Amino acid sequence: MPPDVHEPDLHPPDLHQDVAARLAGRDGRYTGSRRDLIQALAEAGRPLTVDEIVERSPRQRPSSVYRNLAVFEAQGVVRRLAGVGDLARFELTEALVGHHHHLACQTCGAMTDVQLPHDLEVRLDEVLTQLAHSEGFTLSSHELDAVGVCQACSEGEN
Amino acid sequence: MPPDVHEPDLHPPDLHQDVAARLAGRDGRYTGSRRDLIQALAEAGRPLTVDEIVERSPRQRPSSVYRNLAVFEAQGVVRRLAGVGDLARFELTEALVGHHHHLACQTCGAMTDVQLPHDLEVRLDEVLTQLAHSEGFTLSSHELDAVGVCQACSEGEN
DNA sequence: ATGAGTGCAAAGGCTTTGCATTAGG
DNA sequence: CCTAATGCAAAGCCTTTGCACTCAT
Repeated sequence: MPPDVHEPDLHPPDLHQDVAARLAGRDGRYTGSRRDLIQALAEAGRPLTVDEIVERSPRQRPSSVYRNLAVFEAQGVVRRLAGVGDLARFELTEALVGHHHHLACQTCGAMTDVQLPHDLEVRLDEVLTQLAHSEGFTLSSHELDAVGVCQACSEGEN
Repeated sequence: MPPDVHEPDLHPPDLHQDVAARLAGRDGRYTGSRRDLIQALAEAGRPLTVDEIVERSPRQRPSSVYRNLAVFEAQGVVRRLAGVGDLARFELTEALVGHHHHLACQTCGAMTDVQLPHDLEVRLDEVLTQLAHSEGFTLSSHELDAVGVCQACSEGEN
């Protein structure tokens, strides 16, 4: 049986325990604000901008959100991605929510998480590993985003 | 010889003619500065930041580079991508240089263009089209970046 | 000559940082 | 109690924009 890495548990209780544990290592406090932040990212199930996080976790100001995101990023809990638009988006790392990709709307910037069939994922990794090797790179991961127009935008003709 | 879709001509002369033609349509002038900009992107063979463009095309200031990039983007000559780091990177569109992906160094931010085997590309499109459809999206393209550590960074242990 | 293109400087917008205050453990 | 965490406001930085000048056609 192959050492399949995917599908970690992400049920809220376990998630918060996991995050708290990663923070505890280096004198980090899992405050209510930070818990709200993680909860927001977990519930969204897609990358969020700082503004979207603030909406969902109103007790912390943007500056604190940025600081907390930086802390989480350093602990491998949160990942920052550049996204299709111009604002930074953040999501829980694959260590917490598993490997996945994104479907992004080129019109409104909305994103959704999606999963690829396992065999395609494997093939991709094989090919990319080889390609990277031939360029002198050591592959560590890959990012695949499907870009298109979401239903709302194609209907509303925004 | 297989009807391989990729590999459009991008030999400097043809490239500039192509770009000039696209600009000419809507009263755009292919000035020396603009030519330098396109030349820089073509020679790099990878996405460049605005600073990198200015280094390679010193006769235009950043503000002009941004303006020209915006013009080229509107004409489908240049594409802006969010990149792995935090600064915007720009590259010639696939209409000019063909479909390709990137290999990015997570340490220094360097990027290189890479090509996937045709069959994998086809399979990817099939799967993504279907996935997008099931989410109400109309797929228009996909972006795949391999992330790793380049030779220089793994040796220098930056 | 006539309007596009460019430089310069100021404005914008997201993100980061300094400092004093609050609060978690 | 003691240090981390937070709010607020100021600073930073990349990017955009206004305006006058220059240049291509």
